[in-house]
Amino acid sequence: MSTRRATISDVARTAGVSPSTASVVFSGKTPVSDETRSRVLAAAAELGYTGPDPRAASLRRGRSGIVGVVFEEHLGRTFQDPVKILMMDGLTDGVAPLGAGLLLLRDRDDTDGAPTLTTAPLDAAVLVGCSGMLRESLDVVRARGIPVVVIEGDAGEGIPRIDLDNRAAQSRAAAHLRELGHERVALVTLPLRAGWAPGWITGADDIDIDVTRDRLDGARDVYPQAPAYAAAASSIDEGVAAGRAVFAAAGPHPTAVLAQSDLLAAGVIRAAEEAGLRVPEDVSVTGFDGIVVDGLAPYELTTLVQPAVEKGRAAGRAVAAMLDGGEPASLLLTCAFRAGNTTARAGAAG
Amino acid sequence: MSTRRATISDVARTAGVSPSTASVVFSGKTPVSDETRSRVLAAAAELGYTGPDPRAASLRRGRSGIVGVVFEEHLGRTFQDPVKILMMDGLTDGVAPLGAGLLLLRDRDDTDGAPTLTTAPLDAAVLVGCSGMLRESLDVVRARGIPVVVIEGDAGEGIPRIDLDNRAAQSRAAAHLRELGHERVALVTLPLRAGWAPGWITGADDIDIDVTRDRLDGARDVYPQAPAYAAAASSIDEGVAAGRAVFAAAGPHPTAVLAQSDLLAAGVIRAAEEAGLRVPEDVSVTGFDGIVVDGLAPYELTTLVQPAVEKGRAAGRAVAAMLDGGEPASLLLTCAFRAGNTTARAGAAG
DNA sequence: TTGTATGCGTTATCAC
DNA sequence: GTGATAACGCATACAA
Repeated sequence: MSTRRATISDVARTAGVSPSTASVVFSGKTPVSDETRSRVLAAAAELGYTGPDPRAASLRRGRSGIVGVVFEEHLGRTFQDPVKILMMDGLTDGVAPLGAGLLLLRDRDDTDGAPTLTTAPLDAAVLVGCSGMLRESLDVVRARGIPVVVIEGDAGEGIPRIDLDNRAAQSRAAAHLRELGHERVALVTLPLRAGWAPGWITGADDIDIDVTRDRLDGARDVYPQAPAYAAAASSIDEGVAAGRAVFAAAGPHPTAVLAQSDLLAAGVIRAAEEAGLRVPEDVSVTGFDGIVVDGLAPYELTTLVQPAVEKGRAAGRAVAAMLDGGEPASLLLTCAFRAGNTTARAGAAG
Repeated sequence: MSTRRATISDVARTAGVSPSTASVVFSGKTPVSDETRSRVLAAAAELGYTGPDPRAASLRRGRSGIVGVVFEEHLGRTFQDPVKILMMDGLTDGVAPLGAGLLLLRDRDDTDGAPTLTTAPLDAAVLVGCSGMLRESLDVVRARGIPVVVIEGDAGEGIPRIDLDNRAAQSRAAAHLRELGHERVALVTLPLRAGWAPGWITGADDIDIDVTRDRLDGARDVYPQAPAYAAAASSIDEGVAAGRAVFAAAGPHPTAVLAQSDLLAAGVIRAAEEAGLRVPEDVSVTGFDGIVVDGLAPYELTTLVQPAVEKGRAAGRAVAAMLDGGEPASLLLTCAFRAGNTTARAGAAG
């Protein structure tokens, strides 16, 4: 009916108070007498006023309560990664103290009208990884004084990062295998770059993806000569494919396989069983991430547990700090080694 | 250094034009002479002005470009559901034409500062499922004139819904089994309610979750007497647990199991193998959803393929229509039966 | 405790 | 093609 939505001024007028008083009733920032409050509330009810318009409030306050999360990939792919999901969980918690929520943003601008880093009313932005395409928008955002944090990526000078000790962690798993006496070890890695077709890594391959490179380096710190097969993605199916390649390779089968993710490790275990090898008696397998792999029971992976949730929380805290005018502080999180039942002494087979 | 961020008025002044002209240069809504444009752009560059402030723009336009997506559960759980992920993908596409992005919102208000349906600057809201807790916020949102759409839930009168023909679809799968000659059939269902502990369903159980009830009804349309075991969640591990219960039950084992999700079906298949039964020779298994189950190869589930992405797209379209002043229109999407290699004629065992 | 005044930064509308 | 004007709806500093 009404030609126009009621505003706080309307409410104030109806209640016979000033707009600022009415405002205060809703924000609670200043004491108000009970009588005034109830008059205002009554007026609000009468007019169908449901509280301050968030758009106007955000202009006035200079805060929208929205933190953008930018992913490199398609959303569907992103959320197929259990680690990213955990990270999002942590991020949700991490920005809650700010009174903020997460706005999903895609890196690629292609979709016509889709909101971007530059057009959305963001208080801050969190980049997950950081591909090249982003750089220009990033400059705009920073120029505007919006805090930016990068999780596992490099967004350039002055942008705080949340990183993982991938190399050291993977190296620890490798050392564990060496202590168990393993010498013939194979590696199963994540993709070397976007669009990677699975296959053995040769010395000549460039590795575009940091995580892959760092974890590979960590394994090579202990086993410099270990052959490495790079999967097309982090999934059980790809792990099976990689495992088949590994166990089908010429010569005696490896006694241990270091996989760069738990999902890949799960696939490698399947492939081992398929090849008639028992885990861990005939072949030890390690993963990376420390997630719960659905359907893997009764195996419990020996793996590196990464603080996935904490990555998100840390990013949230970093953002909060910057919003408070604090200094950007990068953070290196560490993974914890966890022994499961998928590794055993070399030659342990009965 | 500057005490204050440059505004479009500053740019206009520096360029020697009016604010409205400068505005038009950035919005492109009105033709501007090349000379004026470049003067404005130069001024902007000089002042470090990076474009209109989205907060102010959204106040003026009355649109924020943000659509809230409200989940009943914790984010982590939500995104463990492959169907929801696909739906989110579709929703992202669906709202893109609006120039909108998705803001993740949780149903439960508990977290102190977290933004809510009522405090976030939303153009529209999409509810995924709809628990009771939501109702009050919902009234506020609707009172404000913000379009709301519900995906697979009932949010009350006048709120358009996007639904699935769960009962009919499940009934089709059951009919398929009947055609194959199966008589001893067991059902494995989704939880009956939040916090459900797995177990056999007795006649006395109330079923709070619509999907569970509808799919159960569909199965019972064909097999009224089939025993049903309700799992605690939709996962392979829970499917294994359910399958064990089913195959351990007294009497001859069922020759077919209808599971209410693909993940559960995958678990049931594992449990069958564990029990020494071959799929599909000794026991047929059907799923529901039509997702790709990682690690299930070489099995291809006989299942009902639900239009998960389309659910999201449809919701996006509905929102767009309402924003254009159109009428809310509910939609019933249908699932497609897909035969895989996990069902066979009863008694087909060699 | 309440009211007054002002501005947050933009853009729609209309006249020129 | 350009400019003047007027909101958009609110929250804060400050005065009363």
